[in-house]
Amino acid sequence: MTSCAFLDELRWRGLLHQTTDDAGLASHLASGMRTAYVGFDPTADSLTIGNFIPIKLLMHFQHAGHRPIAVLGGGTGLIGDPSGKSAERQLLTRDIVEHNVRSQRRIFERLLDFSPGERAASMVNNLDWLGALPFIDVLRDVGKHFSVNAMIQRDSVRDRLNQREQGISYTEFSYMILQAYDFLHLHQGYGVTLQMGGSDQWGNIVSGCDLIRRICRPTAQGAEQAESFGLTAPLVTRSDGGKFGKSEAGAIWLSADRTSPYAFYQFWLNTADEDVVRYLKLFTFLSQDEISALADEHERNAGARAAHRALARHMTQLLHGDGERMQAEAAAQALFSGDIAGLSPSTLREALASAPTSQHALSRLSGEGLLLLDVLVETALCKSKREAREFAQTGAVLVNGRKASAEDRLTTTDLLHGEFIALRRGKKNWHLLRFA
RNA sequence: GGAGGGGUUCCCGAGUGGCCAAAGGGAGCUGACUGUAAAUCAGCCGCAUUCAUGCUUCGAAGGUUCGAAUCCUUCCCCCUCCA
Repeated sequence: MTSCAFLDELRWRGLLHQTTDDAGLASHLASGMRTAYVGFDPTADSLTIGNFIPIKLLMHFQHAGHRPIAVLGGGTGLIGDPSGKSAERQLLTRDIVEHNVRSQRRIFERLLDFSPGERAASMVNNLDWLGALPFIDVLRDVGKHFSVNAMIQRDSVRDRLNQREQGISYTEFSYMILQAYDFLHLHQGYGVTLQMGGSDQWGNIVSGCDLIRRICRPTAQGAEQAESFGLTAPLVTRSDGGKFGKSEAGAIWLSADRTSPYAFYQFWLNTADEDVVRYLKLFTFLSQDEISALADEHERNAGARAAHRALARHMTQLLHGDGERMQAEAAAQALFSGDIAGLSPSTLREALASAPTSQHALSRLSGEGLLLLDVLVETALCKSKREAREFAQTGAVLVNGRKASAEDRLTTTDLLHGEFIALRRGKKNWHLLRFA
């Protein structure tokens, strides 16, 4: 069997779920520069870390010397992919889809290499070709190649047909035809021979390969013309069975306006011990040697969490860059060391940059000052005075890193740098009070 | 259409006139331990509060009673069996 750097890399990282033809794909990739694509659904104006795996497939593909294309589903996004959805989805308006496509572009721009050259990455929007497709032509030229009998066997469709209450609309039922058509179009127009995606895309990917095989019959020029392959990455799992990619605050996004670099860093840092090595392989670009060194260290001294730190550092760096990564690390260090009072004004500000902040008149602290309980309610750290009292009594309330009691008052002597008071309720809820 | 069982606080699930804001478990929250983890242990877990208490809950609406999640009436919904 032909060895193939790209597939070998995916394999040891655990990123390879299945391909349409292992041996064929290996020799296909080994014999020249190839072009592959992954499609992305513009269901939101950002992408989540669940989407990072398919993006990473493109990145590895490019690193291996091939040409990646990110397909933004400006057209398919108007229809909605039923894969993995238990209910019919609300159609998004054209404006929203267009906006989402535009926002998602920025994520790819920082992860793929678009600088001019043979292997330059590119981004295309499938609305450009799907949008103008004549219905009659589609039915005649494409639809004839799809057997409804086969289509209703697809998991995504069958699950919905079995549920009488939900069902599936003709709109969503047609989705797979559009995605198959995408592959065909890219095959013919861009020389794309490989479609990649998450394992939930297997059915859609295979449909595309089938369509290409049927329409691009081998000609005198050779059989290669109709070659097309599919490759999927596994669904990322968590050792405790929970759903990957969620924090208590919700989904983890790839853009800073949705998930702050600090929260992003924290998400990775809080990875379960059992998952951390696997995630290093799946998500980072660290080498096999680097990862096994980290795995050893983790084995020897789990408490140091070297592997967790490396994972968080690497991922934050990758998505948000140097500066944000350093701030996230500094903030983590500061917030969890407990010694808030010893921080410089700028570090304090950075550490609590992602925490809620409120402005107050300095005069409120003079004399008797403020009752801590009232401030806790005012800052929404506690829902009511009763709850505030409860938290204070269990030692869950900290003022500038020191435990406070229910009777405490805040006065000018509590000010840090003559300006700040840092409140903490529980392990991770902060609020920065600013007095002027 | 007939017979029966059931709807309880986020979920599961006890409770059949006062001792019920309602057992137990799960989830969640907080604390201790630790590594910002897991496991474990402890506390909280309807809402408010000056911790005494007040207010709102047991499918819905009425009623009986000093007093109801518990009894009665009507209505809504779910499940099982028979036709």
